[in-house]
Amino acid sequence: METRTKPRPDAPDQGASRIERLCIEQGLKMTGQRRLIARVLSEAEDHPDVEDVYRRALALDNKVSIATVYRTVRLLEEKGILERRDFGGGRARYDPADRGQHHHLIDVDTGKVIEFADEEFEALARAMARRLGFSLVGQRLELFGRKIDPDPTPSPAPRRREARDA
Amino acid sequence: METRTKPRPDAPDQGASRIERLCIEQGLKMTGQRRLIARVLSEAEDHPDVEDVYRRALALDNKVSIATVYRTVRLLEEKGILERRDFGGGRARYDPADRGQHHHLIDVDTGKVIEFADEEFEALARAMARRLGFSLVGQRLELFGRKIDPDPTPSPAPRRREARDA
DNA sequence: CTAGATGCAAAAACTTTGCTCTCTG
DNA sequence: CAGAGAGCAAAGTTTTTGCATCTAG
Repeated sequence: METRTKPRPDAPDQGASRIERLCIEQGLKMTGQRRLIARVLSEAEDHPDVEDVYRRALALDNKVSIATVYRTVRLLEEKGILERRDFGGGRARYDPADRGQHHHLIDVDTGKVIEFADEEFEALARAMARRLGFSLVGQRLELFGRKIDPDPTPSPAPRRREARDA
Repeated sequence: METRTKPRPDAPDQGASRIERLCIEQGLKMTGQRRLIARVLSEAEDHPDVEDVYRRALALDNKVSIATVYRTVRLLEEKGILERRDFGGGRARYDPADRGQHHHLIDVDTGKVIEFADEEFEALARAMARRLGFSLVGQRLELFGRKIDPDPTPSPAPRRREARDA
């Protein structure tokens, strides 16, 4: 198992962003707003919710409405460019699908999310599905853990509503 | 791996339901409404959302408000009696925790949810967490699959919002 | 040019809460 | 009997939508 190498951020705003290229491949009409949202998503190294995407987009260029962000992430999800996640907290989070198959370990004390991949798990998942009579078309694995602590510090009070991203 | 043996439904409405007993163990004040909700949850073999619980409770006894259902499932979740799940669809689903550790395979064509357990996976999950420097305190595994079909029938149109429980 | 995109504000969907009255322990 | 719980309706959040107006291809 190796922790994932994150895709290096795109070269500073020249040319199409990583996600924009995927949109074009899918034959999507590229408006200014879509390009903007694509760029925000390409540069994100966390798992932003719609609000996050909206705020970051506005920070780059004040020309997008929240409704468009909702419509766009939904479209990108349908095209397989984004994956919707739910780490609790009531909002959907989004994760670019081109980062490759990976899973999440959520630190229950801090809410931090760590991504990782594991070939042994991939194989096991396929095997489990097959044993139930299915072929695997997708999967979702989240581990919740507590740091094995070399330096025991009083842990902060637990949140009521699960993880908040790093 | 064995598909889980579901807990047999409680003997027809005599005495405390399975979930009610857990509530009592936790020292919860047992009102008529809580008993009713506990019974609905004890008898459920699927993963009802709040609406489902509410409707089923009303069907048994017309004496509960939706607000109480929300408050109760939240309470039971905090007490560790229920687990909140999200299979997509925008609503939280609930799963009695006393069924033991298990996972879900969602049939992407029908939305049916199959539960299963797998010891090999449990071990692997612990190992993955340890390798990242964490001790495992919880986990969530969902597989999405398509039936390996001995009789190819045109599949129904896919839903927009993921799984609907069986 | 025209199908599809956007903005805005209204509405829908889901969940929580304030307050008063009720009931369990 | 006191403190916790229930009901109801109002308010909060998050997400979707109708419609008039733009715009990429």
